[in-house]
Amino acid sequence: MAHHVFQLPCDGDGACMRCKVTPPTEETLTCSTCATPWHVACLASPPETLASTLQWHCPDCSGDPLPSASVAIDGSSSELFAAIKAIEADESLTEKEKARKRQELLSGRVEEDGEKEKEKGKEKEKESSVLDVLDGSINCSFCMQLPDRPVTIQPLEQGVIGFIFKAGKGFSLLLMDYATPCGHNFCLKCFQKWIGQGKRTCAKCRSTIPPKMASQPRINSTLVSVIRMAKLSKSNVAAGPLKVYHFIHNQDRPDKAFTTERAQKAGKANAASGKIFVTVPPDHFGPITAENDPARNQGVLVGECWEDRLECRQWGAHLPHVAGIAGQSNYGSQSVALSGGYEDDEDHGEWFLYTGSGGRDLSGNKRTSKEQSFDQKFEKMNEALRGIWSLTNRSHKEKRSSYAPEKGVRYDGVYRIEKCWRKVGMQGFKVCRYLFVRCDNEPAPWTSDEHGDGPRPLPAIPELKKATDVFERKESPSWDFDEEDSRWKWKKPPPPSKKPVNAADLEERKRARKAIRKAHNTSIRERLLKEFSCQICRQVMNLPVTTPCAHNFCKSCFEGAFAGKTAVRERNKGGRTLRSQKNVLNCPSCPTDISEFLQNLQVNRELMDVIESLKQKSEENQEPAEELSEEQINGSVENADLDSGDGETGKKNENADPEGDSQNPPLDCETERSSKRRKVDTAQVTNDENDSPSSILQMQSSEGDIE
DNA sequence: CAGCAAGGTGAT
DNA sequence: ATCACCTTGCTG
Repeated sequence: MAHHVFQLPCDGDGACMRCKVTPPTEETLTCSTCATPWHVACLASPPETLASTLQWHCPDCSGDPLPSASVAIDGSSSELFAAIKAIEADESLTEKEKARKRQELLSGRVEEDGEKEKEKGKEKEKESSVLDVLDGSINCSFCMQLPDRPVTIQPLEQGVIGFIFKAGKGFSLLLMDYATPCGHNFCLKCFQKWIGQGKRTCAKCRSTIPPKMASQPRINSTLVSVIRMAKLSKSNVAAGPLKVYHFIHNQDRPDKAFTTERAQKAGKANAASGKIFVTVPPDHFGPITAENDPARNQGVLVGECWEDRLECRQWGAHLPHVAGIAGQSNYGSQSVALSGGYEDDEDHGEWFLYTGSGGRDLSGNKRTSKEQSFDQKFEKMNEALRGIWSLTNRSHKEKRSSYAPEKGVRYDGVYRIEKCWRKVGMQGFKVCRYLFVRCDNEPAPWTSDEHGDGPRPLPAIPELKKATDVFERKESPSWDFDEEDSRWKWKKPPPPSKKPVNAADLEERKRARKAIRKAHNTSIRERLLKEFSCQICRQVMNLPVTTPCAHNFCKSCFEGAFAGKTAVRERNKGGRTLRSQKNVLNCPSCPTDISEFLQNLQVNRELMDVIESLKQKSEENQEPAEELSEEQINGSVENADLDSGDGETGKKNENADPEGDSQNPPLDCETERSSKRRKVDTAQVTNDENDSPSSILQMQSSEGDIE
């Protein structure tokens, strides 16, 4: 702890901020959380094993000292440096090859030598041109890497300036400072570090950082998606299709949504909630899969957004439309919502500290009280959360967090509760506390990673020292990482539902399940290009524009979608308000209001470059189309038919066996099939990757986990 | 069936 | 930004 103060990373120029020298690449380690480079020689406790360099977390991210488990001293850090020196000394290697080997070593991907690898190296050089397009132009100004959880110092929108000028002259001078278009990018961590040192100017160009950005940086989802796309295209392995999360607009809301008279007058707050579109029971644990989604046949995907809690409810991600915790005290909790309502909360994205409910006097139908007036106890929902089924879907609408969506509610994936305890909260009363750690097979909406979570060490929680009533999971978790498959899955069946899906739903499900058997014999190249398809015309984007909510369209399609609409509506005729209102123009794919973005439409240069470079590559390099074999196609269809008997597509039945009575085989069969499929399947079938538990698992009896 | 609950709205 | 005034669904 004491030496924490003296631990510093390398600065923007690559110089160690502690010893001031600029270490060669091989003497630096890059944090796998914040992507900041650190000078190994200046680390108080460098990783000791090759394996631990794979998932190395810097002192800032891991909480220093490192968890004891990873600090087994066996002298292999010297082994690591010996290996690096050997690479340096190898005269048969070019500088580029050396760099690659060093990187492989540090990232843990050590490959065999030989011709094969040389070939690979050549390929990689070609592919890297795609990422090179991005390199430099959007790198973090501190660590010089592609930014992790990118934040961008953005120029003020013109509309905003206008508004404030109107509001008062006093602001105009202030605005001149902030209005400098800077646009430089940083990793969230790097940026926070900079701010933490009291800096308020851009590290690169010295523009003033707007105070709002300094205190509350928001992740730039546009960049997140550009980087992830570039990585996917670079890896040249279809790591699954780019997900298109199609927002179901309100016109699709069933009549039931606005039933009462007042609801029609005054809006949703007073409406009955609409139809639930998914066929999961209210006490369903775990992700919602394609088979529970007859309407869209894709399940609830990580990153999916809804306008509000009522709509989120309709997709089954979080059923209570006000409460933050869904669950039953004697059973467990299915989901939580983050919204910044409790000031003790702490959000770190992949893990967060959650506060229980209660402790407030809400009598008299108050909804505004944030005052705590008594202690929270492990009862009701707090007890539910403490329950044995510490697996939780996280929907997210947090005001204070950098990880929150710009607007609306977002599904962020599966989290596991690792510990809970009580402590005295900021308001002086006891609160229940929960440590949630992400464990989803899909990358979080804020990372540009191609892959989901791996198992990670628990973060250090200083407040645990003062905690009381600490509870930890005693048995092995039901939802856990399978090393063989490299993915999360149910190791033990989830709890059975008490409320089964009714028969009508089953019928509906069958009707809705029209086979989506499409020919899968598109070339990698074509599939990659499909990653970059416009969400309106479904063709490869021409002049791509990326909305602030990270959806992509051709410029012309996008403009076409708003043809004839203006940003200002004259007056609300039938409504009660007489104010002239701003016309809300929603993104075609989600509820975000993009009217300001529309007024200053910019082509996404980075994305366009990536597309161009891909197109060029595919022309140059007439690679033969890699096709699915008949066997593979037939195999999956056959299995589907066997499983459900209704001509199901393969994907929905990876681990499903809804009508069957076999107990375990679905899980075991699933892995081979899906991993094979993942390599060859791509964009056309957009709703892949439903690796989650199926209904059969819920129907199985589950003893053992219940206390 | 009472009593919560991390909501939503237009008005100030 | 904050407020008052509502709503609904769910748990116990």
